[in-house]
Amino acid sequence: MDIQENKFVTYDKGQIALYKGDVCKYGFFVKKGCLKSYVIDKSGKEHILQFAPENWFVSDIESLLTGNPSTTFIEAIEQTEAELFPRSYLEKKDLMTKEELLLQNQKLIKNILMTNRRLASILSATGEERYLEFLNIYPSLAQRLPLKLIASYIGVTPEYLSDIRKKLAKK
Amino acid sequence: MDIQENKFVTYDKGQIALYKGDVCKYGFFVKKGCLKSYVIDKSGKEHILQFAPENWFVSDIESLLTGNPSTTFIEAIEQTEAELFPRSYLEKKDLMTKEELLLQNQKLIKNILMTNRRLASILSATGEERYLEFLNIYPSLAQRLPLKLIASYIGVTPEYLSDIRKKLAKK
DNA sequence: ACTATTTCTTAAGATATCTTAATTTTTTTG
DNA sequence: CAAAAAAATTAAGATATCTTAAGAAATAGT
Repeated sequence: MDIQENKFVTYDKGQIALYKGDVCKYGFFVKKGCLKSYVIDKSGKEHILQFAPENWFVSDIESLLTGNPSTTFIEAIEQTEAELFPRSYLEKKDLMTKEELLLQNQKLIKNILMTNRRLASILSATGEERYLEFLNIYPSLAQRLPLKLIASYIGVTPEYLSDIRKKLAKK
Repeated sequence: MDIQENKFVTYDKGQIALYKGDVCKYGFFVKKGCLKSYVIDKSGKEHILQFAPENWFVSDIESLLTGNPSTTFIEAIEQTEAELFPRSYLEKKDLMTKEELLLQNQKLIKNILMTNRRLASILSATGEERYLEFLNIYPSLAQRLPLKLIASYIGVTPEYLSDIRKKLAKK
């Protein structure tokens, strides 16, 4: 039985679902298309924290749960359809069954695993190694996304990723 | 009411509580002292994922929950006393009350926030900026820990952090 | 199909950060 | 307290990665 009905929204490619500074009112569960969450640094460069293709969840969790202004942007990379989970949904845990809570628990743990793996990678691997890891872990995303976005995700400039590709091609 | 009794263990400075490759049988809740979790890269260099001073929890969560060999080491930075939470404790969620589950969820969310913040920082900030952030976020750890470990945590070499400090001192 | 826009590639020079190695300072230990 | 071990500093040269800029290729819009 559903706790409550959630809204569905469609975003055009390039449309921004959450602006930095706004309070994040929803978690976004992607049904179709792909969202990205990112920060913009002092010099105006974009750094992608997460891709959310089909069946992935993305949000500015801190903002969503605390009501603080969000520190990230969320934007549609492609035409995207998403289900919106409002804060009230996530807050009303008394309305959640234990099973739902456990499920949420599992998802949080998976999130932690992935982020930790990525942190370890970015601390200890070179750009080339991180690119190869990305190809391994997200083969379908690697084909679907433009180089520019992959570069931002693995933490190198597009020009440098282009170099990396050239080097790899020679091998 | 306690679900079960957990063991307490004392580690000497430098003693390893979890070896990479072993299955992680416990979560470590630090009562006194400080643990660190870290990975070792191909060239033998250590990269610190987390510090766990008093009242912090550290583990190789993936290994703990799945039984896979752990990818990280956990080691005592100082003489440390820790409470061991065995896998069985964390698995028996059916024995947990809803409140305990909620609390665990909150902790997981906090963990995600911190890791995400760190990821954003390492993707977008220079070594110097990350050092200043560290001083801001963990002023007491900054005094307590040797430069070497802080360098590893923020992702620079000790020599370079030494340079950074010198530059900052001049300002 | 054509033009405009975005993305990708290439290359050269610049910079942050690393490596190595030697020296000094601090901490630990017998 | 002295000796040994560990940590921190310094400096010079090396390297990964970035910046800028321009041209080529691909994609999207009319």
